[in-house]
Amino acid sequence: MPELPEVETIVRGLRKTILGKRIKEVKFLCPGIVKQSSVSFICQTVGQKVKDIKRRGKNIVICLSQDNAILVHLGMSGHLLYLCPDRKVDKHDHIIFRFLGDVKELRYNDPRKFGKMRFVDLKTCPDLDKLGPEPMEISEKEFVDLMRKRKGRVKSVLLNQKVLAGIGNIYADEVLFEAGINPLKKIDQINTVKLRGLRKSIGKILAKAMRTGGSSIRTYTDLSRKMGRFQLSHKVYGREGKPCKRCGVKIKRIVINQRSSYFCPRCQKP
DNA sequence: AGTTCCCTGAGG
DNA sequence: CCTCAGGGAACT
Repeated sequence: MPELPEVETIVRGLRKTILGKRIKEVKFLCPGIVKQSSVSFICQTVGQKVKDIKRRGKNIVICLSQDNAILVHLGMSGHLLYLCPDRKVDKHDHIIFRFLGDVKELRYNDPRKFGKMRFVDLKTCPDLDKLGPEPMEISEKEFVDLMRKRKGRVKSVLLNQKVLAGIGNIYADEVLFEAGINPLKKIDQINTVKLRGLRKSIGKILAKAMRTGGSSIRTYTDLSRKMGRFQLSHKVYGREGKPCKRCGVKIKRIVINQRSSYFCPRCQKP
């Protein structure tokens, strides 16, 4: 479900709601989202104060002390909701956090259970260390050098979290349209000028998506169930058969890595 | 670098 | 009934 802009929106929401609060209670309604044992997770988190909340790729990092944090990855269908405890518990509410002196609580809801949560030591955290650089922070030279080390289709490269962290299926398609690059194009067939343009497109699309609260296609909402608005600006994603907003030609859908890919056959020639 | 599978719900 | 869905780990 959530890519970089959606996760960033959630992180900003968490800063406004739980930053500085002390964890009073953690309830597990469904084990399995947390990979370690429920008991040890509770021992390590209850009583700790939320010192900071950050994002790394598509991960939410809830920092509890200098070196410890709760890592949350929302998978395809994970949500965090900040609501009153009297709200009826949903079938897919799996974990509930309560904070000292807080009238509301934080719930992790995830129908497909692809999401993961874990208590980690930030000094040696493979989940974060294996990720590539943040796409909004990489310099032009670093970006071109990074792409030059890769082969295969440009879309597969953009989706690979070890190369760049945070881009998923929606934003890969929107970025490639913005850059005028066909998703099937081999990365080593793209010249340097075009690669610089690709980096610029990544920055532009992700920045606008963050400004507008991310994309709500089916289920994504922020902490208070508010929808994003970037889906209104999608040029290609989910628009098979509809006219290209730039040239009018019908948007095509193909499958790459078992995922739908949308592009304009005229604006993004092979 | 490219498949297979994890899991549940929505929509045709 | 079938196919599809903002992800990614573990295989080949």
